[in-house]
Amino acid sequence: MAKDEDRIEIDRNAGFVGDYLLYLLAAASDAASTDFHAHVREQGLRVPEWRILACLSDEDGQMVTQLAQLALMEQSHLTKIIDHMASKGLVKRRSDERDRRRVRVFLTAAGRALGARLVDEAQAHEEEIIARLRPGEAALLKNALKHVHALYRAGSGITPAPVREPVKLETRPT
Amino acid sequence: MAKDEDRIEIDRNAGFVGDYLLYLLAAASDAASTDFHAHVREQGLRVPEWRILACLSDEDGQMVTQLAQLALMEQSHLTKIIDHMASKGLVKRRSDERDRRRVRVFLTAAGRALGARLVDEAQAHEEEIIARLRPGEAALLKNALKHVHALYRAGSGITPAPVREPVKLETRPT
DNA sequence: GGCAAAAATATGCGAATTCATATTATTCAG
DNA sequence: CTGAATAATATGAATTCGCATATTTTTGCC
Repeated sequence: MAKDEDRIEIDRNAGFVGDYLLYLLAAASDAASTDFHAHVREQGLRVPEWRILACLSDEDGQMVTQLAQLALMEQSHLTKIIDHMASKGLVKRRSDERDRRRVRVFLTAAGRALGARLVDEAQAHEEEIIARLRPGEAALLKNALKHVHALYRAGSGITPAPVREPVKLETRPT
Repeated sequence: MAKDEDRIEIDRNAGFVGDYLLYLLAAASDAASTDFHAHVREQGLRVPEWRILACLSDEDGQMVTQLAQLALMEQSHLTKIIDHMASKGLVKRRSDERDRRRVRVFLTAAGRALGARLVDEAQAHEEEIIARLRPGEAALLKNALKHVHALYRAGSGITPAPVREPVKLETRPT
């Protein structure tokens, strides 16, 4: 398979990417989630559906927009996911009494049961991860992640690094 | 806008999700990246294209599969992104001399220039984030992220929490 | 050397996701 | 109380993405 000169050792600490915070966040998130996401799919759920189950298990009857922000997805996408989950009998919609523009999403009995089960499994899985870290490392990590998350919520008015002239590079229109 | 009873304060530390490691990773990654990703798109690049530019800036001439893994995306998807970047004159393909199954991707002059610029800007942006954290917090965070990433690379043979019977919930076929 | 198996990339198609906008309901100014 | 402005959700088209598989090249065994 791999011949000698192929072992181009990719030293992740050498270049820019391997020590770039945004890369490390994305890569760690991706790597740590892969296993459990596979498990979720084996249960017949898509990952976004699992996220919604989890959020509703925490607090039932949330609004669509609220849920979308919490579950890190777009509103219009969530609408479609709710359609799908409703057709599977996991959730049902009920429009808010006070403000009928709003749609509140509630777990069905089946949704609540599945959600509770998966939350349990997620916690067990989390324990396994934490067990592999150094003592106290998980707590530090979670704190720092909460800190970053809190700093960069929507609408902090923070702008990225100074922007020079946008560049037109398209050979053909995208 | 928001009436009184609407301020359903979502206490993220109350339920499961707000302290779940995989959620915190995804949420922090998402939140921290939003600004810079917007900047990237203003430059006429898609986020995956930026990731490839960054990876190639670190090490030019990487293989497609290598790059895909590094940039956290699927091989077939990367192939299409490379098509697009090539049509914009940012990269070019060259098949490996020793093994002509392999395609090595190289930056063009324009690609190298744009990559260098964006890497600079990314580093400046990273500094801004780090400046908002407590002293030393970023180093701890990066270390922990590297640790998690290292533990959960593809093929560690780790299985998620014990799996009970898969559940069929579809009302209609997906 | 020739052939089966494996590796690296590309391709086609279907599913997932986003974007712009329509629809419905509420608020608020006058 | 009427209409303009805003808010919440839904809808449809377009894009992006992922899975299965085809294609090309290399490897290894006989």
